Amino acid sequence: MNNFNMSAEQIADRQGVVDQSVLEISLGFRVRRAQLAILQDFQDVLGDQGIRPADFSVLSIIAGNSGLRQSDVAAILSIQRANFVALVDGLEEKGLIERRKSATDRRVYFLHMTDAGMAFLQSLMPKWREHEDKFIGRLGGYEKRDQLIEMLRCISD
Amino acid sequence: MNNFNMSAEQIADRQGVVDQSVLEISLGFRVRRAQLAILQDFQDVLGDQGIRPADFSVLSIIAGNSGLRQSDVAAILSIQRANFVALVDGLEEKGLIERRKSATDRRVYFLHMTDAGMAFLQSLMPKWREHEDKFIGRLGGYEKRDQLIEMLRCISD
DNA sequence: TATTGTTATACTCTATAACTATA
DNA sequence: TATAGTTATAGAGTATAACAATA
Repeated sequence: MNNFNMSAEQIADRQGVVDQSVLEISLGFRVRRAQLAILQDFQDVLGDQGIRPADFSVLSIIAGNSGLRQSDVAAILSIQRANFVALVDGLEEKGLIERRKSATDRRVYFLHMTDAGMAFLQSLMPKWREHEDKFIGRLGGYEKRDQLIEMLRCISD
Repeated sequence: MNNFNMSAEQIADRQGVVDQSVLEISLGFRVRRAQLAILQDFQDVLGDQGIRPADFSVLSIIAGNSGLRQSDVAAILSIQRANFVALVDGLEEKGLIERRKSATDRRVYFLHMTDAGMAFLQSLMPKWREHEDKFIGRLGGYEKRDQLIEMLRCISD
């Protein structure tokens, strides 16, 4: 490769000339980039299981808290009720969770894991940990991870 | 409010019973939440300027690097060429940037800021800094911001 | 009147294939 | 044959309004 075949970006990168100074110190930009990198890896590692990040988060919440109301799970995950319906539909059609009518308030559905759902979530965990560990490794260990989580919590709270 | 009116979530929150243990230490989940919080604030603070985060990032790159090729700017920002066309169209229609044909390779467009675009970007900066400063404040200062940026870079590199 | 779950809808962001004009 | 820009399209994710059933 010679200079004639190099794009402006390549020349600039080699010479350190591309000025990204504003973006490089932008929390919005860097958080977005990190989010995209993690999303990409999630899809690479867990995509063939037919599961998306939102699905995983719903299963995690229900597995740890059997019988929450549908709208409460949505609220915990900051998903709008309207958008949560199709998500719950999908997990229910796969037999991973089930809706149970409330006996005292007939508007309400309680969400429960099925045995199959619990087994499926368990089967996902090794891959999921591998996925998370990849980034913990890049950070330099669990202590760094905890520091990062704490900072991210400051941002979203 | 009494217990009878409280949702399962509210009861659980008050009693500290909602188990989010897996998600709370999930980098994917916490980064996503932070990204959504920052995006929301960007829209609140800068949305009435008719500018989205991607627009701002493009203007920042071109302002600091006049004459990069269209496809290079897309690559720098990890935006697919195909999706970048409409973005550039929008900024050009607003008169903020302009495409200039390469004299030596007629397939290529170089991207340049217009005077109006430069003035517009300048006018955005106070609001943008206010937006970023909000989160720097939550983190506890610029040093914390730098620590966070460094960690986020580990994740996306 | 207010709330839960739901439908419909729209808008953004992202991903892929294929076209055109150039090289 | 390969590349830059483009078009078309499809899939996610997100946001709002409005409805039926129920409180």
